[in-house]
Amino acid sequence: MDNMKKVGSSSCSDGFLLRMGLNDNKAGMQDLDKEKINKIIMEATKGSKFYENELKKDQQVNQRIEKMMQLKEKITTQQLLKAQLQIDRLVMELEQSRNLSNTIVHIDMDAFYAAVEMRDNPELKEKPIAVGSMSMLSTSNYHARRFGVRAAMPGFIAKKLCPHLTIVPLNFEKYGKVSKEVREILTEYDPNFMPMGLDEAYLNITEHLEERLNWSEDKRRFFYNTESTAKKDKDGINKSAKFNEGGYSSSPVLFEDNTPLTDELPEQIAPSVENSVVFGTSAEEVVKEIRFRIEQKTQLTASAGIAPNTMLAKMCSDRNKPNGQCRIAPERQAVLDFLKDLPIRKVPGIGKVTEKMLKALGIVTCSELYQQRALLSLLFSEASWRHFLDISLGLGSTRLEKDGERKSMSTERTFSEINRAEEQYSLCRELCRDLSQELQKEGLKGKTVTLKLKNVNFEVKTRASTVLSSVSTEEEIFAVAKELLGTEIDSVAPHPLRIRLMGVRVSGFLSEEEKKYQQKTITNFLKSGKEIGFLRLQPGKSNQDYFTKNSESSPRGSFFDKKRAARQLNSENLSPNETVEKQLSHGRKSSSNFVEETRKVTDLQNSNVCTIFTCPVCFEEQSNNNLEELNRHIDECLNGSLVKDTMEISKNLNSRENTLNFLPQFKNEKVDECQRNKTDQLAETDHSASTSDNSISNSTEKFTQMGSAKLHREREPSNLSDIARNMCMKQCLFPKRISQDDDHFKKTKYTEETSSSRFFEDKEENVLICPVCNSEQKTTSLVSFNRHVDVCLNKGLIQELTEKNDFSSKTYNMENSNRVGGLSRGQQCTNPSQGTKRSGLTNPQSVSKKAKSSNSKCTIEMFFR
DNA sequence: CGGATCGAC
DNA sequence: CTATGTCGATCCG
Repeated sequence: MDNMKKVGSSSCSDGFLLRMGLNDNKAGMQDLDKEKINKIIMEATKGSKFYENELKKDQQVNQRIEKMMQLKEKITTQQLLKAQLQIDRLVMELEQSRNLSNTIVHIDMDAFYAAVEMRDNPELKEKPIAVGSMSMLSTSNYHARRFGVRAAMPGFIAKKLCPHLTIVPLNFEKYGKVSKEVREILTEYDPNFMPMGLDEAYLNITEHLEERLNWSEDKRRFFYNTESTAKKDKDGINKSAKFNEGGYSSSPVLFEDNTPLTDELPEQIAPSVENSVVFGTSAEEVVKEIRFRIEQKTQLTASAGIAPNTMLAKMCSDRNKPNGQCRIAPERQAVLDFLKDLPIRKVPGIGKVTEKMLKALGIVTCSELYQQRALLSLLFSEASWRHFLDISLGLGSTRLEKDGERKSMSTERTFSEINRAEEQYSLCRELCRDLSQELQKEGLKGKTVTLKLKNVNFEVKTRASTVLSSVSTEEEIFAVAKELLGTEIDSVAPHPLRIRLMGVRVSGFLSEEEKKYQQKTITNFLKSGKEIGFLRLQPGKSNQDYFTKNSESSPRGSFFDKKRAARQLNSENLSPNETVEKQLSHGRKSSSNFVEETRKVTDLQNSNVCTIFTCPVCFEEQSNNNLEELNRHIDECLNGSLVKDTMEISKNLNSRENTLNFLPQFKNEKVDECQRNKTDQLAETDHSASTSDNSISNSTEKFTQMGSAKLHREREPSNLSDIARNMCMKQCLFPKRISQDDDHFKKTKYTEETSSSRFFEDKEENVLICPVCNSEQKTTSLVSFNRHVDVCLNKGLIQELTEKNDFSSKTYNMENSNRVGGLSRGQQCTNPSQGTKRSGLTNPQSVSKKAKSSNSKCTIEMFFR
C-alpha cells in the first residue's frame, strides 16, 4: 500500500509538472517539452494583433527596467548603507511584531472546473480536457497540462498543442453549487472563513484547534461515503481512481503526502466501527479531515496549506498540489526555510512584471529579495519595498479581514469588432444596465464612471468622468458613459471606432458616513467639506460640460481658479442666500433637487438646531444663525483673506519649505514635485529629517489630517515612537555627509541651506551620536565625524546589527553593499496589503514621504475635498 | 482625479 | 474558417 502510494505519487507526472510549473523533462513521451510547447504557441501567435500588442507591452516593461537600471547606477554606496541601516531597524521592529500564534489554512480545489466536469461526465475522465471556449480557457485538467494547455490560454491554441483536447463550456451554476457544498464543510471549522472565488478559501482554525483538543473521538470520526462509493463502483470506481491520476488509493483518495493516514490511524480507528476514520487533533489532521470530507461529499480533491499567515498558507497550498497539503510550522526558522529558495513569482501579488523587474536586479528567490532590501528601498515606492520586505520575512496577514467595502464595480465584454457608433451606444447602454443592476443589488452609488475600450489592435483606453452626485441607475450611468463614448468616437472621426471590448465601471462610492449626510442637512454638508456646486453656476456653460471632463478647461488646471472664478461670478449675480441654495442644488436634476434643497435650507433657517457651521474655506467655526452671514463669511474667505489664511496654516505646519514654496506653488500647481525622481526623494528625506524631530512629527500629523478630509485644526501631540525619533536623529547626520559626496545633492542646494546645515553651521564643536555604533562622538569637524562613521561602517557593524536581529545568517547572508543592485523606479507593487498591522510611522523615509506628498497638495483645493 | 498597469482567477 | 477574458486595486502624474 505504501509502496503503491509512493509509486502513485511519483509517477504522477501531473503533480510533478504542476509543482515544477513547467514540464521540461521526465514527462511521458506523449508529453510535449517546454521548447516544443513554446514553438507551437509561437507559431499560433506570431503575426496576430494580439501578439504585436504583447510585444509592445513587453517593450514598455523593458523600458521601465532600463530606466530603473539607470537610476541604480546613480545610487552611491553611502546611500545604500544608509538605507540599509534604516531598513534593518525596521526589520527589527517587524520581527518583534511577528505573530505566529494563528493557524491559517488555505484550501484550493484542484483544477476545479475541470474536475467538476470530469466528475459529472465519466467520458471525460482520462481524456485531456479544458473548460472554457475556443477563445479562452478557464482551466484544464492535469492530463491536458502535460501538453502545455493552461488556464488563460485561448482554446484554439490549446487545440494545436493537444489536438485531442476536449473543450467543455463553462457552467458556473454547477460550480457554484459544488462550491457551496464545500463551503458548508469549511464553515464548521471557521464560521468566518474567507472564500476567494469559487475554488479557494482561507480559514483561521486557531480556535477550532483549541476546542478540538477536548473533543471525543466520535466527534472526529468520519465515515466513508459508502453510498457514493457504491455508486462509484457501479459507475466505475476505476474511473474515479483514474480521475485521480496516478492511482491514488481507491476510496478516499487522499493523503499521498509523507505522513499517510494509514501510518497514523490504525490505533485510532475503533475496531468496532467499519468504514470510518478518526482524525487527530493537530492542524495537519484537521486539514486532512477537511479534505477528506470535501472529497467524500463532492468527489473532488483539494490541496491545502497550513501556516501562520495567509500569504504563507497560500504559497504552501501550492507546494503539494494536486491533492496534497503542506504545513509551515509556526516557528520563525521554519518560515525562513520555506522562503529561502522560493521563487518570488510564487508569492501572491508578484506577477509577471514584478518578477521581470526584480529579475533584472538579479533577484529571483525570496532570500535574494531580503538581501537586496536596501537597494529595493531606493528603487521602488515605499509601498512596494515594504511589501517586498514583508514577503522576504514571511510576514502576512494573520486574520481574515472582512473584505472591506468594495471600491469599484465594473462590467466589460469582449466581442468581435464593432465599429458602428449606433451599435456601440446600445452596447454601452446594455453594459450600464447590467452594471446598475449589480450596483443596486449592493445598494451602491458612485460618483465616477469609467469607460473602457479596447480597439481591434488590443490597445486599451479608459476614460473616466466624475460627477457631482452619485449615480446608480442605468440612465444615470449611461448619461455619463455616453458622453465619454461620444468623445472617443469624435476623437477618431471621421474614422470609425473599431473596438473589440467595452466596459463600464463605477467607483467613488459613498462611505457610510457620506451616505448619511447625503440626507443633506446643510450643516453636515458644510462640515463635510464636500464639493460645493460652484462649477455648475458658471454662466454660459451647460451643466453637461462639467459632467464630462472633455470640455475645454485643462484637466490639470487649477481647481481653485475655476472654483474661485465661479464663486466670484456667483457673488456678483446672486444674493448670498441664493448662493448657498445654488450651491446645494445639484446640476442636472436641478429642478427637482433645487426645490428639495431649497426646502431644506429653509427648514434649516427656521430651526435652531444647527447654529455652528464650519467654513469650508478657513475651517473656522462660524456660529451664525443666519445664512447670509455665513455666505458673507465664505465670500470673504474666498476673495480676500484666503491667501493669507492659507499661508498662516502653512506656517503652522512648521515647515520652512512649505512657506517658502507656497506662493509659487499656489500660482502654478504643477510643482516640480511630479518630476522628481527617486533620488530626489532621498534629498527630500534628508531635508525633512533635518528639521528637529519634533517638527517632523508635528508636520506629519498635520499633513495627515489635512489629507484625511477631516477638518480638524487641533494640533496633535507627536506620537512617533522613540525609535522613530532616534532614527530621525540619525537621519539628521547622514544627509550632510552624503551631500558632500553626492553630486545629486549638490544640485538641490536649497535643501542644505534651508535646514540640514543648521545642525553644523555655527558650531565648531559638537557632540554627535554615531548612527552606526550609537556612541557619542565629540567632533570638531564634520570630516572627523564622517571618518568615524566610515570606520564604523567598514567594521561591518551592519552585519552585527543583522545578526543581533538573529536573522538566519545562513539564509540571509547580507554581505555589505557590494551587492549594489540598482534599478529604476516606477515599478509598483499592486498587491493588496497583506502585511501585518504595524504601528504608525516608524521610518523616516515614510515620514518625509507622507509629509511631502501632502505638502505638494497643500493648496486651497485641498479644502474642498 | 484620470489613466494605465498589475495581478488574481 | 476565425479565434487571446473579467474583475478589482493601486499608483503615478
